[in-house]
Amino acid sequence: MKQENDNKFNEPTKSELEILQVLWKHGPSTVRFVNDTLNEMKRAVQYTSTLKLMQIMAEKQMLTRDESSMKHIYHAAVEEQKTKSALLEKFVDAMYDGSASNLMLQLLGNKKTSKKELQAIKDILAKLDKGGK
Amino acid sequence: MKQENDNKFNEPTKSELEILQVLWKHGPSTVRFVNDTLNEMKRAVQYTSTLKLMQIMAEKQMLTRDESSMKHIYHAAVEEQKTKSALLEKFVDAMYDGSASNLMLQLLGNKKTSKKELQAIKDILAKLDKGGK
DNA sequence: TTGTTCGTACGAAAAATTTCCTACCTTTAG
DNA sequence: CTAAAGGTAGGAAATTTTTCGTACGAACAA
Repeated sequence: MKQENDNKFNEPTKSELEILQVLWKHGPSTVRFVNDTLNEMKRAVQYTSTLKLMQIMAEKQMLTRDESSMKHIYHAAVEEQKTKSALLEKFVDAMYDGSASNLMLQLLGNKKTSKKELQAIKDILAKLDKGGK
Repeated sequence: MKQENDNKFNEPTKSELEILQVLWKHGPSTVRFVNDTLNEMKRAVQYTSTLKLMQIMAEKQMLTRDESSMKHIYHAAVEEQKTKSALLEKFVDAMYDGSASNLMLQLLGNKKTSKKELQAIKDILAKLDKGGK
């Protein structure tokens, strides 16, 4: 039996992540849709560039696709939470020595972190204290 | 007065970040020291590779160097907090729609986030409540 | 039928990043 | 003095990532 090499987390590149974001947000989509979305939300990019990248991602098993109709439908094959979690962990390790509280401090120092966000964070922690349900 | 072009944050690449980490942690260093540290802590890399990269970084004004002695001494020219803060912000924007609390949730879901870390985070927030200071 | 539009496939170029070879200079040990 | 060790400079190669041109088939409107 062929055993794919899953033990290493296959890190998406920047562009790949952009595509994953679209698929995670909108669900299975055509290349056309993903490309349009990227052009609206991010930056100018040629249709065939997006196509190519999505094909590559499919090869890497990062996406799967349904070829039953002419317009192929691509699905994210990596889970959003799992992927983000792994990336976050890498980020924390690289930047804050693995310390979540250090990251927290940085976050609180950021101007962009609003009072609302702060409150939300407190709520989360409070909920955890109540036994986390 | 010379005004450097700071309006765009010049994002360090992965390798550049590794080098910055060493300099931030240990202060101004020679290429030899940085290279040794990388080899110990990270991965095998040739001396001249590290040298070259650091030279490039100096060109980009990401590092400065003291050439007065034969062994040049490199200094990080970008501030640790500023840089990390900017990278974190980018990360949160890209991954969590700019929502710090969403990131928080992810962090709490991570197995790697220990009770100790959790407590530290709570302490930080508690301190904030007492009027910051 | 015919031509225009929209789709995929594929190769290759371009760009960005990383690595290392070679040359050559300075310092140091013998 | 000479050889070895250790330093910088710079070009170029290797890799990785991103972009796009071209070919060609299917669908569709006229």
